[in-house]
Amino acid sequence: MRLSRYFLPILRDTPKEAEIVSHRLMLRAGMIRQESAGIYAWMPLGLRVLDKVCAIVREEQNRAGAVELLMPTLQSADLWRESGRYEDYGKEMLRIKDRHRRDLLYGPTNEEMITAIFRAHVKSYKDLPLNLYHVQWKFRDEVRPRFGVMRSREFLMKDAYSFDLDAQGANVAYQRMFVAYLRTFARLGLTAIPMAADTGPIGGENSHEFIILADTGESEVYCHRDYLQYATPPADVNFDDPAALSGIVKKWTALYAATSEKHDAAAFAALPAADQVTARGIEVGHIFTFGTKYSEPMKANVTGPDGREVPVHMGSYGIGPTRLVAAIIEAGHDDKGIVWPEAVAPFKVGLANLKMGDSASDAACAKIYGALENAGVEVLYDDRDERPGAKFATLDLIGLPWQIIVGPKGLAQGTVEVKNRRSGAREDLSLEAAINRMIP
RNA sequence: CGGAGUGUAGCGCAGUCUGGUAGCGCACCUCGUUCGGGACGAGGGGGUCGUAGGUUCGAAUCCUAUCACUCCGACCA
Repeated sequence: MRLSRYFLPILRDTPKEAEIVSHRLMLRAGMIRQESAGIYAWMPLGLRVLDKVCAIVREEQNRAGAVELLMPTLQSADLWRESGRYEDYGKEMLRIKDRHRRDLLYGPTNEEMITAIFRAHVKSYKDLPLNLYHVQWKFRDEVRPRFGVMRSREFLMKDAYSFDLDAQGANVAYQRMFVAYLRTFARLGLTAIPMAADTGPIGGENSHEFIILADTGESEVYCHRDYLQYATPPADVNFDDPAALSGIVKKWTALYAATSEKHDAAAFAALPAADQVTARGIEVGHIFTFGTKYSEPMKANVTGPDGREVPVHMGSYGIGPTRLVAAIIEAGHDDKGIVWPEAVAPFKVGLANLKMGDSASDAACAKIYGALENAGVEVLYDDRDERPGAKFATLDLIGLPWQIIVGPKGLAQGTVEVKNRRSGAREDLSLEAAINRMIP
């Protein structure tokens, strides 16, 4: 992509409302624009990151056996009256009427709808287990949205719902998602630690929040140091092997880990001092099982092997991709701007032509740009007629993992500079070597 | 929802107390000189001062209402 033809509305000053670093950087880097309280437009650069986050989330959901569908944002109030939540949900639910004065709502979550879909089509235990998910915009009319997309009213959520014949099956489904979440967050370049959570009004046996550690996180968290070194479950983990899943989950839940709400100071103090980690954390995922809470009132029954009809056992599993984008920035930035993990960077390479109009610089950039594009490497070519300092500042701000800096001085020696955004390491390479370095 | 604040050009702000032709910096456009870490000079464009009423010869400024947004607290992917 040529920057001169792109839409990258960078801000030099920080809008005054941005209080946390991810919000500031997302606004400055032209990733988002606030349209209303807690409601954001995603600009091209932000959308590229959001799409990449979603792609990784989907890959890991699919790997774990979940099946994607897409439910609408608008739901009928009648559906929610079946579960009793239309009255219970309160003011966080955005309620609207259509032209026929029928009650609708903008979905804050989808348990009711997925249960209705399930009961209409699944009648036998032979079709279980089943896990259906979608990635869809949600709306929760928060009293006080804040921190940009970290806590917005309209947000993107991946929500998966599992269906099993009994509690034991539901527990395996839970463990599948547990492992899938560990892999998902690791691939996003995050250190995520599962922490036991309240099941709250939803009830149920299992519940974990996935907390990523970031200095600017909202809440204090406490955990055993070993969690920071735990290896991510491998890509070839067998999601059909309950014993394997259970082993991973046991390992990841054996040691102390708690958010401030559930913190047990005495238990934490009992750990060797060297193993105690106190940090800031951001909740990026939440999983739980809730048994037959919805299947019973909504009559989502299946016939078991014994011929008897029983309500299915369910679980639900949420990740907020829009929040994740902000969380990734909270976990990866410096005083110059964002530092993207390569997996979600909007472009892999930023190519800066320090002297547009200089024939050697133009030709070198054209060659590098063309070669990388042909190789399928995502490159943003800064071909604006700007001074070098502005280009450096822009590239550092938007945080692409690699910068290739092309100017007359280097070209006189036959080299361009390749800089790693994260480490700051620079290397002078020939054009060919620089190109090859960027091609996997 | 309780408390506190803010709405003036794309962004950051001054002007409001004490009414008198709407300003500054950045950004933007033109020309020139520049060009390896956010250049300099000259010229230029852009604002019904959140909205609606009212007071006044005259309102960004005073009064009333209203809307929006932000921050602090209690709740949440």
